[in-house]
Amino acid sequence: MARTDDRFREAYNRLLDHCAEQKVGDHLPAELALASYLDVSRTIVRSALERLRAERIIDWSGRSKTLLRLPVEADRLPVQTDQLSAEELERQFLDWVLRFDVPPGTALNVTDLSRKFGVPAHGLQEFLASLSRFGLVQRRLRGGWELAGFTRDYAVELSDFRIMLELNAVSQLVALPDEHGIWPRLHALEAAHNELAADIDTRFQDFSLLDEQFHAAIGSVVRNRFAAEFQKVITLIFHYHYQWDKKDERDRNLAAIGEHLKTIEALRARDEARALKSAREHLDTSKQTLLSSLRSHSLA
Amino acid sequence: MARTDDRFREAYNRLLDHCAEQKVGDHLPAELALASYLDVSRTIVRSALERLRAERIIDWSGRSKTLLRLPVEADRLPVQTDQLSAEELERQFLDWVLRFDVPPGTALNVTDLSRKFGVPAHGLQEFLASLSRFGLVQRRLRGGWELAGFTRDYAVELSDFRIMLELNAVSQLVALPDEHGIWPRLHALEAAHNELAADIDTRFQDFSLLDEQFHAAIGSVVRNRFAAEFQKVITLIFHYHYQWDKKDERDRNLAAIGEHLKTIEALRARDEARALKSAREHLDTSKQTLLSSLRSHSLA
DNA sequence: GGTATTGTCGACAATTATTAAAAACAATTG
DNA sequence: CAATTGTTTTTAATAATTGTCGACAATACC
Repeated sequence: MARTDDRFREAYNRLLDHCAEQKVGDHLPAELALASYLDVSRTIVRSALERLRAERIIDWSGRSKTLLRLPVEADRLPVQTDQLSAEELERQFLDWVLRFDVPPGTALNVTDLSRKFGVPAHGLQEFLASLSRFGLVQRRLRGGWELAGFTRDYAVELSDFRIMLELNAVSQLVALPDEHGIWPRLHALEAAHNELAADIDTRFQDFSLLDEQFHAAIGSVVRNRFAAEFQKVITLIFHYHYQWDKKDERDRNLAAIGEHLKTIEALRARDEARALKSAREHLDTSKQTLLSSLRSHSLA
Repeated sequence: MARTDDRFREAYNRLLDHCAEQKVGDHLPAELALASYLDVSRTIVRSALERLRAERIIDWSGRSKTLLRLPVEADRLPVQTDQLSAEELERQFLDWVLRFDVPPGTALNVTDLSRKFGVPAHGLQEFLASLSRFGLVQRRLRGGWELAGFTRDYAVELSDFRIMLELNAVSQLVALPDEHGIWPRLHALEAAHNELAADIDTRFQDFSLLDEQFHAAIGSVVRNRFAAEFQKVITLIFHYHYQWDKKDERDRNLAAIGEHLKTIEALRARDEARALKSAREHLDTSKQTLLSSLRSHSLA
């Protein structure tokens, strides 16, 4: 079979459901009406009717479609639709790359990966092509793909880009009006940071999540599809590396909390210069953490 | 045939060339040696040898490969390799979209486009997938692609992103040492701008190219793959729209030259604040031009 | 016997072919 | 003549095929 007939199967089953609500001898609506009801093309409706006739559930000739018997459970067609969405695939792929420390230059096997992630090879190809815009993967000279990141250069450039994006967000944030939803959100974040700081010895590992929320909040004020697209990838990468580098984790996180709080304070005071300075310091620290995390994984 | 055998054909021809330099009765090197010489796998070498034998150019049995006759021109296999590169495809695609004013929401026909651009449908699919990261195209609900940009929103966000990228570049530029190659480049640009300004009445249409060079020069100081990737697309889009909007073209260009010159002057004076201010003014103008160009094409 | 070379096979990716689905158009019925 | 059905064309998703590569086993030569 060339392409899956899931669409047909689902429509057929729903058509059975419709039949089940009728009485024997009743007539079914016109093809076009059924098509619109099932949200499907007439071609599928006709295939389904054909099948209903073959199963002797209806009598069909010309415009008359008469119900001969009520459908039973056994009439239903099996249908499996546990397909991964594009978003889910992206998360899983990065998860795989980062968690298993796939080294730069590794050849990516489309057939193998499509099995691993349970998506058609086609979809994976497409996904890799889209990732190539981020320089994460690239085509090999004679066909196939290879993992390009995360080299040291990549990490540096990614961090720099992140810094630029986020400082831009900070600048926009301080100019927002009092009614904007960001202010209560920052207030809540401030409280959460203070709570975590008080419990730092036992809960220092919760910081990773808080860090994500903090940066997401700042990024959220920028309504820009390009920035948003990048932020998704950046967030994932930093998130993983943060969790890796276990050295001095408690102290690092405590220091980062302090930097966050300073930034939040400056933001709430609408002090752009101070907010930028504070944010830049934090982002620079973050960049260094990413780099040292790479060194310790000897990927650099 | 499933995939092209261009690789075989080219190798075969080069093998003929090699044979032409030998004498009848000479022996050819081992398969592996030939493979390395032709930069090709042994499989191809063996296919080529097979063909040489079929053409009675060599006698081949086991390890002995004896030249029976010198090859002639007619022995060569025809090979066509006028394939579009990925870069070329990108340029052509954007060219098509922008030049023919393809409206947002248009369904993109992969079969049709692959014919139009002379690339295998596969390659086009991949290209569209990569463009989807820029939000220029998106998948349709039930398969296929559609053109998403250039709506007004898209243009606004693209412009904003461009402004961010370029102001960042300006900040980095003023911090560069005297020995950096950017300074003579700026000097040359300044001269070119002055020349054009003097001749504005006759040469005002040359400004589009100069504008491109100006922004490319500023962008070139940022060594960042992400920024570079975006700049490519941004440059193309702005370039086209600039050429479209014919209203007040001379005056607009003259004004832009003035803005460029002010920016160059500030840059060369290492005055970051002034350079940023001047650059921002110019970029804002540019944004407005793009928007009004959209309006006049009634795509907004 | 050891090394260079060749024969064979499996894996993968690029391309073609096939199929499901949609949409357009023509024919027909009430 | 308007609603409905029959037919054909077009398109995208998937399967199948083929070219290419690399690895390993077998063989020939020293």
